[in-house]
Amino acid sequence: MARKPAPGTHDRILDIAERLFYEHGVRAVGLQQVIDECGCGKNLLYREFASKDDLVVAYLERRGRDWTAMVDEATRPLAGDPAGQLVAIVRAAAAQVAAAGYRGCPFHNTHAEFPDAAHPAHQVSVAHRAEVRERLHGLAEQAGARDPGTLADRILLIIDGMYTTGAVLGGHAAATAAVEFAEEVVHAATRPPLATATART
Amino acid sequence: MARKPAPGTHDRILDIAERLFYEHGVRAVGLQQVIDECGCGKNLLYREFASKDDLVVAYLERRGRDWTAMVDEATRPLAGDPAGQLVAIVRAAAAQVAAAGYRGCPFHNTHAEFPDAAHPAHQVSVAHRAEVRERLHGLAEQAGARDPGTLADRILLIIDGMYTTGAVLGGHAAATAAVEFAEEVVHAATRPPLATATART
DNA sequence: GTCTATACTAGGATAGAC
DNA sequence: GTCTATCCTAGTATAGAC
Repeated sequence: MARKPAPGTHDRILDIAERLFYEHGVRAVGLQQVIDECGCGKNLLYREFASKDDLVVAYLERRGRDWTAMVDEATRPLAGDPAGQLVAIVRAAAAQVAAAGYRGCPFHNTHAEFPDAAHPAHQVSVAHRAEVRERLHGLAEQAGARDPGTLADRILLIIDGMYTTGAVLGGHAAATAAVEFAEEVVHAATRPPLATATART
Repeated sequence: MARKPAPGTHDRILDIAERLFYEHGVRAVGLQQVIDECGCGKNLLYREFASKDDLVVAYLERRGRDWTAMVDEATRPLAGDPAGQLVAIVRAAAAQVAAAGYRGCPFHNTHAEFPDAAHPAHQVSVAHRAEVRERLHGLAEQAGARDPGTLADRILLIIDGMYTTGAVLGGHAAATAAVEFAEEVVHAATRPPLATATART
């Protein structure tokens, strides 16, 4: 929009906002706090982000891009193995949960803070979750699951459950339990029913 | 605590606060809004609840009692069938998720709104989840699961995932998927390994 | 011109006094 | 119940440094 006066300003504000929003919750953080930590003037923040809502949306969108990049990286070595990719996604998510300072899924946290469906942050959260489900569904189809929709739903259930349980009761146990669970579920859903071996590969 | 000035006052305030907190989020609701909808005076509210935090804690504690009562009712007809009770708990939770106006687990929502571990509402949320896990663990043991801890973790994962997915993407589909999932998981974890049938009743 | 910093408005919050 | 005190919020406008 505006010609960049200082190149790193936008990102620096976003870095600080992301950390504060994630750590303390969006509503708990005032823009003054962002400005104080950033050391920039109020004027500059409002030039880069027209309102707090804009800043929150930018925070979530960047988190969404990070998620996509993480999944791309986790699944790239497993091209041609969609079942393995499903497990790899859960494993990548589990690594987030087990990391220090984990505080839950930013999309779900923000969704909880803005229940009003008309709020832009709410809409970004919903869109992200739909995108995740879409991706899982595609992989489940490629993996030849008997019921791709059910497999995708179950993986999503495991991921969401892990994010939640990890946030509240601590990350490490929930993460390892979820990965093992996902391995079994993917295996059960993609191997041939029992006797009638409809072999793939 | 205080001698009841009017017997229904405490509950009436709590009823309204519960509805507003759950519908709009705790931070989004001001005490003035509670007072307006209640029709009571401000001093009355402050006599019943010394602070907003107290009111939030009371809201969560009542939700916790409601949850326990719901689980008691769902499991009572299945005395002596702990495996069935585990599924019944998921089924009861699924009924909540599928109900109109569902907006996620109040404990998880509040946990997301108050990340500070020192906040009383945060602590109530954590305690409730620990209690749920404890209960599931006890049932998994009674059911003779090969690994009760894993079974309890998985059921908790399914419930938490259902609560989350149901809140964001809509309740009905997530609820039915979760119940089927739980049935299979409980069955797989409690039936004899394969050939060595260590029969229980 | 670009930035920081401050003053200001208008409103809503908790809390308490009366 | 009303009224007040104190504080914090988003957002805008202005003052002044470099």
